Amino acid sequence: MALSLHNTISRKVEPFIPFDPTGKKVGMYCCGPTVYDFAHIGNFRTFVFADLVRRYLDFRGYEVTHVMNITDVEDKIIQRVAEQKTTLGEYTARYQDAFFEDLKILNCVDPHHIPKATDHIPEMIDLISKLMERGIAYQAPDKSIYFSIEKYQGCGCQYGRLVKLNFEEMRQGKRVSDDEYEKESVADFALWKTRVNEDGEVYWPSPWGEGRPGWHIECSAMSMKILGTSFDLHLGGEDLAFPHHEDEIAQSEGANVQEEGKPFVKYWLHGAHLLVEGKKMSKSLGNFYTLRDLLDKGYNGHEIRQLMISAHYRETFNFTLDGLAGARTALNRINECVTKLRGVAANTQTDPATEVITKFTTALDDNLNVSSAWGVVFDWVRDCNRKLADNSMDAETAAAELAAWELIDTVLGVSVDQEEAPAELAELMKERTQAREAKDFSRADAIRDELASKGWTIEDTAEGPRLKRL
RNA sequence: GGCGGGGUAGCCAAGUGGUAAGGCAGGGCUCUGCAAAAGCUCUAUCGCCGGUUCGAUUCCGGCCCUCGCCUCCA
Repeated sequence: MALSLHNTISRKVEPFIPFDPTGKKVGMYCCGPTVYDFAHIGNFRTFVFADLVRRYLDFRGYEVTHVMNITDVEDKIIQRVAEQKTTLGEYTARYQDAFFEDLKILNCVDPHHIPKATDHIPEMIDLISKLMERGIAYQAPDKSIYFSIEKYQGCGCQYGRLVKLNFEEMRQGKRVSDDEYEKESVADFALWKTRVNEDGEVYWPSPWGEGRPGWHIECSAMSMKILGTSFDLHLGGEDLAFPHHEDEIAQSEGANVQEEGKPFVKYWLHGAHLLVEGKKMSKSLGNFYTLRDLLDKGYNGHEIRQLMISAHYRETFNFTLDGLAGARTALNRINECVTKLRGVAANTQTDPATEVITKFTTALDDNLNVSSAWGVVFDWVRDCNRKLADNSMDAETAAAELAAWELIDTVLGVSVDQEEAPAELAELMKERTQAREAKDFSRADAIRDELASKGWTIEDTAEGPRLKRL
């Protein structure tokens, strides 16, 4: 068995075979955030999905180079910088910092490279120059540089591979007549936007005059700089397939920098969007959540992460607060089981149990069938609990199962170590034990209440009482 | 209109040509001073109509509903 992934470009699930002849090295690029505001949980679904891919590739033994960009120059940002009379760097830093804090809370592994658009203006100019040289890009009367779809197609390239488009229909659209673009053709997109008054101090020099990059060019320039002109995986939200990714392909392949016969990107993966309580997130519906909103409701990052990766990435996922409560319970169940396994395993060290790992791997190899993988995990939890309940779990087995879980959790990233209770609470617990031995149950219950008020509870187990976070 | 996802128990969600994983919620039981945890157990004619087949939720055709994209968008 080997890993298969759905490739948007072929619309099929294909065996994953990296460019690297040894099949080890994998280049992966994920379109990161545009830092014009706080990211919402819908954005994070995509980033958690990318993190799952990254972690699974690591788990499968690939040597992954994971790149996630930061788009820190773009229309909305420029507009807000002007409104708030701040600088670009100051404005974007705030949202960028918040974004990485949130990623950490969601237990996402850091990408190896996090390039920023504003740090790669020369690379973009270089790429645009190549397109100009080939005659695929042109300067419009307004001085902006546009990508010519027609010229691109004239070079034998195909435009519209990720999404089937009907240009005839599009031409008849209302939007066309309303637009004041100076482009030669509506489908053309901006590579370099010439400086206008509203841009304020946000501009860079270029061979075509002062201005700033168009929206798509940064991803082409940065991904190829770091991963090479052809790389294995490119991911993003489904809405990015068109026009963003389509245009990335056009720019990158239009520059003709790839080796003969090699595409810009081999596998395109797109994550579906999130609905909240069955509806598209919107502020007026009151179902618009940032990660902070959910943390304020008392949920933690692991719970939110679990819910986000409980369903397949290619399907629209309905995010609900009920679901989040369910994720908490489900996760607690796993953590309970793991804690018990730790207790039985004590310090025994051994290799991971193979059965659960094999099943888990089989599930995820099939285009990241994470629902099925969770099924494997919960079946495993029940099996372990059964053995723990009837005392047929010896230290060796427990250690093996534990090691297996730890390996699985390098992919899922949801496990939390049980919190150690403060000493004074442990004292209270001892007092309760004494009260119970003296059959002073009212005192015992009073201590239980006192602990509960501090957020802890006592569980009487076969090995004696233990303190647990409520 | 074009293109692409979906419709499986109260909710979320896998899956298969031979009557359907898992999670949450709910009911019953065991265990427990109480509780928790855990275990056992109960809860689905798989959107509708045809067709193919010994047999379809799974394949084919049609229909209905729903969501997304069609140059702001994860």
